[in-house]
Amino acid sequence: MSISTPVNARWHAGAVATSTLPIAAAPGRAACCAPLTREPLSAQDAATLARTLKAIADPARLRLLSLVAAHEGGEACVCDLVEPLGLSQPTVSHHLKVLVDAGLLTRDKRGVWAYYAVVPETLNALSAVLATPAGPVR
Amino acid sequence: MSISTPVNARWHAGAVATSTLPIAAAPGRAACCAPLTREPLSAQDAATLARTLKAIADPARLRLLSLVAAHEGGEACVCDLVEPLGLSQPTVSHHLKVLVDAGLLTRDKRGVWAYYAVVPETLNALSAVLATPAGPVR
DNA sequence: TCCCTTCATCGACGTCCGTCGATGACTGAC
DNA sequence: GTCAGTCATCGACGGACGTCGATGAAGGGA
Repeated sequence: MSISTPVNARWHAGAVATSTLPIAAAPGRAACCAPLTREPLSAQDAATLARTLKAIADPARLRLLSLVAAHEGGEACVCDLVEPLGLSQPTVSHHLKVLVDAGLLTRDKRGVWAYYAVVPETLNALSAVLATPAGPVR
Repeated sequence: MSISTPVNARWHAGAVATSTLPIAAAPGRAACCAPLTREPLSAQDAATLARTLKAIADPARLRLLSLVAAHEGGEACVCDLVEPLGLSQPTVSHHLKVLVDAGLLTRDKRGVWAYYAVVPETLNALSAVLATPAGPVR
């Protein structure tokens, strides 16, 4: 282990997501709705939002997101993440899959390695839903 | 049931939280840390953040938050929430307790009724943590 | 061609979580 | 004092979730 080749072995190219696009489980938007403190959420919107929030409501996945984002080039492969997380490789792969399915990460397979990168749009959409528009009711 | 007196029986006063203050489980800050896409999260910060996020990562609790926020005066009692949610009263009470413990709601007991109101600071703190600061890596 | 490395999937296990009905504490009106 | 109403707590049940070791698919170098 600890062969951190991919960290240095990164080649020229820009990280263009090949296969998995930000689909966010429900085909379409990721965060779904209005500021949440503005008007009552429909049952369906609440379910959609909750599914995305559940994806980041986990210590391991939060650390994965921040590790990937802070990694050089804004992307990282599984082998870069297993050690700092302190979890087994299958578990890390599992969490990464959850994040990709939620549209929070993209997966780019290059050769033997799978590179993951954050999708800022999804995070920003979540952020926008949670923000309270100035004074909600006074 | 469906005696919606408290909706109309609301008296003058401003909603001053009496007992439960925004403590957010861990005494101190609610959201805990830097923008999350800025630098790797420590294991402890991740656990703290995840605990707060788990509180809102549930359809019922998301709807509770939006129902309370959108309710007249920015506050609502349990009896106002049971029917629109379609869950039993004990379940609603349970969810409200989770939200209060996470610092997302305040509880104000007035007479027989318990009034809940959102804590915008906690939501905004969460929003700030999730937001990606312009270009994360370039 | 063979072997090593990376990574995803599978099956299993234990724990946490959402939900309910029943019950009890508490308040206010008659 | 009694009764009606609001709400929190309790105990129980079923399903979802995080974690692991084992296994297999796929790429690249010698």
